[in-house]
Amino acid sequence: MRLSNLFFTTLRDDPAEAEMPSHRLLLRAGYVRQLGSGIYSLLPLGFRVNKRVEQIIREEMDRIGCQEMEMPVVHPADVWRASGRYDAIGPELGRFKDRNGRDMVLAMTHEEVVGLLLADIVRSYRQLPMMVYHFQTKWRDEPRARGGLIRVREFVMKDAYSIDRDEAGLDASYWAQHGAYVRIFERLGLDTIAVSSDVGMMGGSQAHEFMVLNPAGEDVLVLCEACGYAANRQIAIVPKPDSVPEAALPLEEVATPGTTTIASLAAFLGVGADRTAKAAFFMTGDGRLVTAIVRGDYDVNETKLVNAIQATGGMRPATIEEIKAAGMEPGYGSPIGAHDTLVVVDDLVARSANLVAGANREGFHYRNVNHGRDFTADIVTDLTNAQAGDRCPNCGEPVTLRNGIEVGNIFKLGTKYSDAAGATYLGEDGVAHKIVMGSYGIGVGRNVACIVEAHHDDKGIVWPAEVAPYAAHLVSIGSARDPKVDEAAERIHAFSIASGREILWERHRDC
RNA sequence: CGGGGAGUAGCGUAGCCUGGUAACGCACGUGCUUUGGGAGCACGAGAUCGCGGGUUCGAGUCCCGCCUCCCCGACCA
Repeated sequence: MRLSNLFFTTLRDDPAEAEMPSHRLLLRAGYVRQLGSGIYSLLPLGFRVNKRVEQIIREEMDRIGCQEMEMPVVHPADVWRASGRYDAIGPELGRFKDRNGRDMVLAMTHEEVVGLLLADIVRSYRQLPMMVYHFQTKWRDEPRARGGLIRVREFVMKDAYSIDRDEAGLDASYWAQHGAYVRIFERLGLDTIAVSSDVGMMGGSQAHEFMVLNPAGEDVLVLCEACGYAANRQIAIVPKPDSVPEAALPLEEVATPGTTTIASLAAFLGVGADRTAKAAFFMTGDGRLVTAIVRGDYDVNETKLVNAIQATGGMRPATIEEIKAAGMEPGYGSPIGAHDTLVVVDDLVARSANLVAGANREGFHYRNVNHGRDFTADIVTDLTNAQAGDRCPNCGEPVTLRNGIEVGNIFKLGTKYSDAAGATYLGEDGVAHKIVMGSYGIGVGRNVACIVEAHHDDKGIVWPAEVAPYAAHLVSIGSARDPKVDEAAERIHAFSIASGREILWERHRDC
């Protein structure tokens, strides 16, 4: 390719909207251009890198016997209704009507379609196991796009699906994908950590996320250097301190003006935050007000909360009006005297005596609040976020917290989608069995961005050779004085094309 | 959706407070010169100042409404 013909331009200055190195550099070097929030065009350079990343993924998928195919971007809504996700997923699912008024969906992923294909194609245990994958554009109307290519609304994803007879087969497929992922990220030049993760909207029994450590990462990872324990904080369960046994003291109301935060409350009363109970309020998509109680020195882990209450349609912070309607006072709130709310209490609070909690009256708290006596929980469970220095659940050493970007994930789905599609196979025993599925995703563009994050210096991007858009940058100078320069450059250029690994030729004609 | 910030030429910005029909750097075009390390000089093209409305003789500047984008949070495979 001649540089003079390349469809791109470079920018001398950093675009004002770009903050992360990958965003800045991909814009400045002419790899991508933004069309809207979270929507990008890949210019030829960016597209070439994308294709090389795809090719690496393709080779490793093919290596484990995963078969490439392609599924549609637009699905009839009924397909998603059948699995329950049409209603379970909030506004991030793109919905529209076709010309005949039929509800349609812009696919976020393809479990439903695979399920339907299985119902059509799989008859006998003799066909299993199988794995399929495709590269396809996904639309996810994220609440907020950010970080250039890191979190976008439209993106190409490699999603693979394993199709097995049973759990044992799924386990084998799962670890085959795991191995492929390790090879893929190694070839991409990405240092990844596989962490145990929440199954989220996918449903299922086990999942890992492949994470790249990055300060701008949206996930918090709980890591143990001593034993290698690694989990997403969303699901990490770490031991909490033992509560000191003490006799319950009489409930006592105390004036605490202007103490709407735990820090100010603890300072005002001269007690540690660990002697307080914190209330957080949420409204579920199915209209339930949830009051979550954790000790004051911990934060509510919303993933654990959502899972504990089995919220459908998501969960959002409750409004002040909603909290008051249940008889509670924001800033001074507690379940004491509350009504019409689901109370979920962290296990540490449940076994801690004589805490300070809100009196549901502005400017007042209670001392000596005790679970079971002063309020009751609908659910008691682990509700807190792991904190730096907490003990590793595996070996007891202190854990560290790091931010990470999810570059890939693997899920054991189970039978949810095959059930929804009515997909079964006949076993050796001659009776119908459920098909067991797994799903495995890698965001191509996000990986490109992460490669830049990991491979750049103060002068620009330094691509790992395997993903570089061109094998080399040839600069020919002096052709005005000696035509042999052009001849030699032409020859090298032509050879690069013939060899299948093209170079970028920059011809300085004026010297 | 909550908090913060920003929309002026392709990119980065100034001008806005103290209304008088747009400026600077880079990039771009032409010419000349130069050239063993991302050239210099000269000339030049390029902007309905995010959109709509209002105030005013006059609005990039003041007022109202809206849209878009970025950052933090919420949220998120």
